[in-house]
Parts: sequence; structure tokens; C-alpha cells
Amino acid sequence: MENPKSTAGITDIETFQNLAPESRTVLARGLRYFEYQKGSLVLEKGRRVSGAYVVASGQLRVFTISPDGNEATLYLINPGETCVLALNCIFNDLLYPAWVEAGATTRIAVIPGTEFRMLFEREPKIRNMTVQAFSTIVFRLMAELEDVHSSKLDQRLARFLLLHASTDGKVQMTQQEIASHLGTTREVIARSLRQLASAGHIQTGRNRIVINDPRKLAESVGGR
Amino acid sequence: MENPKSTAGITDIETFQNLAPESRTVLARGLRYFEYQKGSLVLEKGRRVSGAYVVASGQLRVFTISPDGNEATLYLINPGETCVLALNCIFNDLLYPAWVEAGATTRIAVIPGTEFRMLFEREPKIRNMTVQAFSTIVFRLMAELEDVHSSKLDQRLARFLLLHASTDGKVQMTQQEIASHLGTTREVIARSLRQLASAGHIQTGRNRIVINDPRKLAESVGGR
DNA sequence: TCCGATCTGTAACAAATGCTACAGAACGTC
DNA sequence: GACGTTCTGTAGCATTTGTTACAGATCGGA
Repeated sequence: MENPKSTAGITDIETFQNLAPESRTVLARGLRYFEYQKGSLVLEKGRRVSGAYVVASGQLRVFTISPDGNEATLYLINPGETCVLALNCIFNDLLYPAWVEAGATTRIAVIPGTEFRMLFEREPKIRNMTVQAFSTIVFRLMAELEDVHSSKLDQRLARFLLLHASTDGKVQMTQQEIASHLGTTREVIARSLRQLASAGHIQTGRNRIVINDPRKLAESVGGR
Repeated sequence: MENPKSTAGITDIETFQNLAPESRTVLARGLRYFEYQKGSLVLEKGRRVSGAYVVASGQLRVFTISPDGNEATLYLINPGETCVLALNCIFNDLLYPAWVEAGATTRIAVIPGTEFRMLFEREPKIRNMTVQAFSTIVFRLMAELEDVHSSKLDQRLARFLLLHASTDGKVQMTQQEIASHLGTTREVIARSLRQLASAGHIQTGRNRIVINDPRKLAESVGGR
């Protein structure tokens, strides 16, 4: 919990706008905001969750940690999105099943479980958001699983780079960070990057990778 | 679509019992049943889905196929459960993103999308079932992803055997079937089974594996 | 400018999984 | 009983990923 940097609020999100007055009262009841610096741990695996987490600004990274300490990103939660696993925990009284950290400076709104359930029953928009959140995560998890089962790491890396590159083709990350997203080791990433670099697809640098031609790189990945 | 073998109906499922008369009328409108033999393809990747699929009896297997033809099971859908991906497709007008086959002789009820949406808005029980279905699948997908990232195949196999064994410790499957669930090759499964057999944990046979002592096997898997 | 911390590049070797090829065993059908 | 099909067991080799160990490059702060 850090000092207030952002003023993004839950009413910036369309779902929470124009609610019935009663629903607005319910929403305001118990609503709290939390701020996190990049890299801060937001939720620990095995812990009880107290409410629905909605990202007002920034980004959350949900990840798993293997016995030897390797991290693998399960999915990312962007502004306007809610953390499905937290929803799941409040609907079913479960413990949180993964780790969550702030992938950037992040501001989240937490709606207590009881209040969220009320809103869910009363407001079609909240229901739609909930189903949407679940739908989105199911698809992301499925895509990740398919990726892991169907692709070699080289392909997964190339796709990761394409997905996370800014408009000028830059990926501002260390090799270790990339490894932590893909669930592998830094050295393997380095080796794979070397191949991409010698093929002319990318240029490597400290904390940065530049994609020379995204289209050619995408073509080189081939079908999944 | 095979000849009627089962009479299991959607009203055998608690969620669909005691609905309001109007909802019952909506439900009956357009509701259809389909029967499948084990191994029959139920849904193809990339196809449009017309409704909500509810398993009345049997079991569905949702799986992915890699470019070289390796199958990997994403999750199973049991009686009383609904296919979340189909729900997702009717809520969002998407194409079906995976393959589905009958894991046993299966009878499913299909509720057209329009009718299902009406029921979702009117019936708290249908909403709960929907959220429950999404919740269950999210957890299963997450567990599978964590397994893939955190465990060697030997561990995954042992866990798979423990999970699918009948009460007398028998797993009635071919090695190829197991391989298709775990996203690997039959030979790798055979090699791994040989190790488990020589350690005294299991006995192999044609179409069958017998776990000698489930508790010892579970211990040998160790932490994830 | 110097220094410490962190990141990158690389090599060698190990482990895990996949591929190819066979032989033999186990079934079910005629 | 014979035969064809399918499954199991196995070996050898290939590929992919992981581990260990270093050296050098790059930053930021003092």
C-alpha cells in the first residue's frame, strides 16, 4: 500500500456507472481502494479473499510458482477488469489459488463479498461484467494451455514478444522477466533470443529487445 | 447422434427443478437432446455453437490438438455440469475454441442461446449454475496449467492415475489414451509406467493399470 | 570516475521428452 | 484354430530444455 498516485476510481468503469440509487449505496458501502508499486505482492496463494478486486488503473499479474522457484504468468488483469479468482473465492468461500503481483503501478478497488453478491443479483450490468470476466479468463487460460501443449518455447517466445511489443517494436523487459512470464529460465530465453537475433528478426539489448519487422517475425512463428 | 439409450433429462438436474412456470415454458422451448457414443466428436474447433450444452449423463472431454496431432485434455464435463465454452460462445457470439468428444456414452441437453439468456436473467438458480460452471472450469484450467508448469511428466502421470483410478485402484485405459489426456506420446507414458512398475507402485496390463497402494504412490509423487 | 549491482552472452554437460522402428502379446472375429 | 488388429514393451537416437559456471557489459549512485 503506497501513497496515492492515481485518482482512478471504480466509477470510471462503465459497468459501475448509472447504477440504481440503491445499488450505488450498496457499492459505496465498504468500498476501498489500494495502491501498489510495480512488483508488489497483492495476493498470496492460500489466503482468504475478502472481496471482488477491480483494477482501476495499472495491471495485475496472476502467476504460479514451481517447486524450484520458476514463475509462470497465468494471465494479466487490465483496467476495468475484475479478478475472477477473487470472485470465485467469494462466491465459493475458497482460498486464493495463485499469486498476484502488480505488473505496474496499480490502483484497485475492493468491493466486499456480501455487497458484491447483492449487486450481482440486482444489476444486470454487474452480472454481465462477471460473466464477461469469467469468459475472458477462461479463454486466456485455454489459450495459454494450448500454447504450452502445442508449441516449443521458441514459438512461445516469439509470440510473447509480438504481443508485448510497443508500437515501435520495443519490449522493455529483462530476460529474467520474460522467463518468469513463460515459466522457464533466463538462460533458455537468452539462447532463444540469440537465434532470433542471428536470424535478423530482433536486436537484443539491456532491459530491451527490439523487433526489426513484426510481420516477418510473426511469419517465422508459423502455425500453432 | 445415436439411438436413445438413456432417459436422463435436464429436469433430473437440481438447477432445472422447481423453476417458475414461465421459465419452464422458456426452457421447454427449443430444448433438444443428443446422444453420443464414447469417442464421438461433439463439437469441433472453430464452429459456431447454437446453445448451452448441459450434460445429462455420461461425460464430455474438452481437448486441444497440437500441430503434430498430439491431443491434450483441457478438462472434463460431468453430468449436471454445463459446457462453459459453449456458454461463452452464446454470450459473446464467438466460435468454439477447442474440440469436444464424448468420454463415455453421453446424453446432452442443448438449450438455445436466446432461451438460455432469458433464463439467466430470470432465475437465480440458473445464474448460480452459470457462475459455478465458470468457477469450476477456471479452477480446473488453472490447476492444469500449474501442473504443466510445475511438474515433470512422471509426477503428472502418477497424479493422473490416482485421480482416475476406480475404488479398487484400477485405471481402465490404454497408454495412448493416457498420453492423449496428458499431451504426450504413448512411448513416454510406457517408459514412465515401467519406472512406476519397477518401483512396485503399479502393475501394467492391456487396457489396464492397477495401482498397488494408492497411498504410497501419492507419497512418491511428492509436493507439486 | 569508481564501484557495486544487475544484466547479458556463452559454453559444456545433464535431464527430460519425442521420434523411429520392431517384436511379441493379447483380443475378437470368422 | 487362424488371422488381423491393436496394444505393450523396448532400444537407440534426436531434440529440447534445464543447470552450472564464468566473463564481460551496462547502469546508477556516491
